[in-house]
Amino acid sequence: MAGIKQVQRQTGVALWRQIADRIREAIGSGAYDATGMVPPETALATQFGVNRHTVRSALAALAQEGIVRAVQGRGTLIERKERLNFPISRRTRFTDGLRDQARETHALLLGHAEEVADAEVARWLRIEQGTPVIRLETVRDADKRPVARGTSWFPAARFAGIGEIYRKTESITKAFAALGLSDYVRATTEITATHADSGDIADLELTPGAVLLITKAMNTDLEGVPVQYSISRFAADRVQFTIEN
Amino acid sequence: MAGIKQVQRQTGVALWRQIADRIREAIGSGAYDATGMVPPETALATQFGVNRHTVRSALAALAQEGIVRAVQGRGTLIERKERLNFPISRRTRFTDGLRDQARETHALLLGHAEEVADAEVARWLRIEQGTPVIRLETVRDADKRPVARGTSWFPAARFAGIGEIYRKTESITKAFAALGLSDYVRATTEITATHADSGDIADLELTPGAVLLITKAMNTDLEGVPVQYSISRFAADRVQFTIEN
DNA sequence: TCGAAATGTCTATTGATATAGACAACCATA
DNA sequence: TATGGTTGTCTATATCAATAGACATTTCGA
Repeated sequence: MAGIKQVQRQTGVALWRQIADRIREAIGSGAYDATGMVPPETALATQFGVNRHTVRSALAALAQEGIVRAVQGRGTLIERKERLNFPISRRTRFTDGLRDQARETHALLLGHAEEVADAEVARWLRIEQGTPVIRLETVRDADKRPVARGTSWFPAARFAGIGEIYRKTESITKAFAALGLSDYVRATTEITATHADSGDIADLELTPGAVLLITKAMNTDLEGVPVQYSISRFAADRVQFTIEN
Repeated sequence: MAGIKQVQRQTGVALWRQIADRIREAIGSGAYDATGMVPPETALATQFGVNRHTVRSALAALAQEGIVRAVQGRGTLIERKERLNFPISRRTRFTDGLRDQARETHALLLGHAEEVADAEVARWLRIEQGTPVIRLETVRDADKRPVARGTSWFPAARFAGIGEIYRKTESITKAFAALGLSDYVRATTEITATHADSGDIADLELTPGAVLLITKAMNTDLEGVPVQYSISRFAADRVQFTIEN
C-alpha cells in the first residue's frame, strides 16, 4: 500500500491539507473499518512520504472537524464517518431522500425576499425577465451536521407567502401543499462541482479548499409548469447522488 | 463587487491557489466575456484583499494551464473557457453527449486486463465475486483536452476481446455492437466529488487540489442484465452533468 | 508624442509550512 | 510490572507563501 496515495509538493496546497483530505476520504470509504482507527502516525508518514509532524497537522485538522479523536498511548479513533445518499428522480424530495439515513433533519430559513427574475431565473422558470419571484435562502441539516445550502426561486404570483410557510413547516412539499399544489415533479437537474467559497465555509462548517457538489434543479407541477428553481450546494464529503433510470 | 469572493487564510491552501481557482471559475461562467480579459492585477488584488504579487502568482498558475495569457502593457487575455455538458439519462453515451460541443473526441485505451470480480464489481454487475471480468482503463479527450479517466468492467464470458475492439473503435457502443449487443441503457449513476489524486493530476493534466466529479455507472442490456460497470473521474472545471427526468 | 494604464522585475521582510531529532506521557498486554 | 507501541511536546532549521515598495517596460489612446 505504501506510496499509493501520493501527495504533491509546491502546488499551493499544503501537504497536511492534502493528507487530511485523503484520510477523510479513506475513512468515508470504509478503509479503516476493520480497526475503527486511523493507522499510526509513523505508518501514515511512511505511506505519504512525509515527516510525522506533517501527518500530525493533518490529523489535528480532522480532529478539529470532529472526524477523529487522538488518544495518547492508544491511537487515533474514528469518531464519525458518513456519506448521505440523495436519490435524484422525478420524485426527488430532500427530506424523503434522507429517510433512514439520518435520525433528524432540519431546514433553516436564512432569509426570504421578493425580487424580480434575472435572466437565469427567468429561463429556468420559463417566465419573462423582470417577473416577480420569491427567493428563499436555506441551510439543511442532517443529525445536526449541515449538509447543503440552497437558494430557491418561486413565481411570486402563484406562491405568495411561501417563505413564512416554509419557515414553519421546514418542507417545500408541505409549503406547496399549503398553497394548493398537492404534487410536483423534478424536471431537470444540473450537477457541477467546485471549491467552497466563503459562504459555503461559514454555512456548511467547511474548511477552504473543500469540495462542493452543486445542483441546479427545476421542479414542475403535473402539467409541466415550472414551480421552483433552486441552486443547492452540498458538502461533497458528506453526500453522494444516485440517479436511477 | 469588492470583497464578495473572499479567500481564507491559514487553511493549508495558499491564497494564490484559492484565487486561481476563483478566477478560473469566473472565466468558465462567462463573468469576463464582455472584455475577453481578466481584470487588471491591481483590481484583483483589491477585490481579493491581497497583495498584487499574490494575484500574479495566481495568474501565473492559470497561464501555466493555458487558460490566460498576460501581455505587457495591455492586460491578461483569456485563452480558453469551456465547460462541456454531459446529459445523463437511459440513453447516456459518452461521445454522443458531446456532439456539437467538441470538434473532435478521442478515447485512449491505457490498458486492459482480465481479472476476477471483487466485491464491489460483483455487486454492480450482479455476478458472483470471483467471476472473470475484463477491466478497461481509458482516458477521453475533447478537442485534445483530457476530460475524464475511467475504469470499466465487463463480464468476461460475454464480452471476450472487448479491449482490443475498444482500442480500434474508441467507442463502447461500437465495441458492444461488434460483440452482438446492439443496444444498452444506463440503469444507475452515482455521483460524488472529491480532490484529484496523483493519477488524476497526471492523466487529466490537473493541479493538486483540483476538483473532480466522479460517476459510478451501470449499464444493462434491454433485458436489464448488467453489461458494464464503470467509474469515471471528470475534471470538474471542464464539465457539468444534466439529468432530465 | 506624451501620459495613463497595464504587466514585468527586483529587493527585503515576515509568517506559515515542512523536516529532523529527541524525549515525555500514556496505554495495553505479555 | 516491564515493555513495546502509540500520541504529545519541545527545539532547531530550511523553504515556501505573502506582504511591501520601487521602478522598468510595454501598449494604447488622447
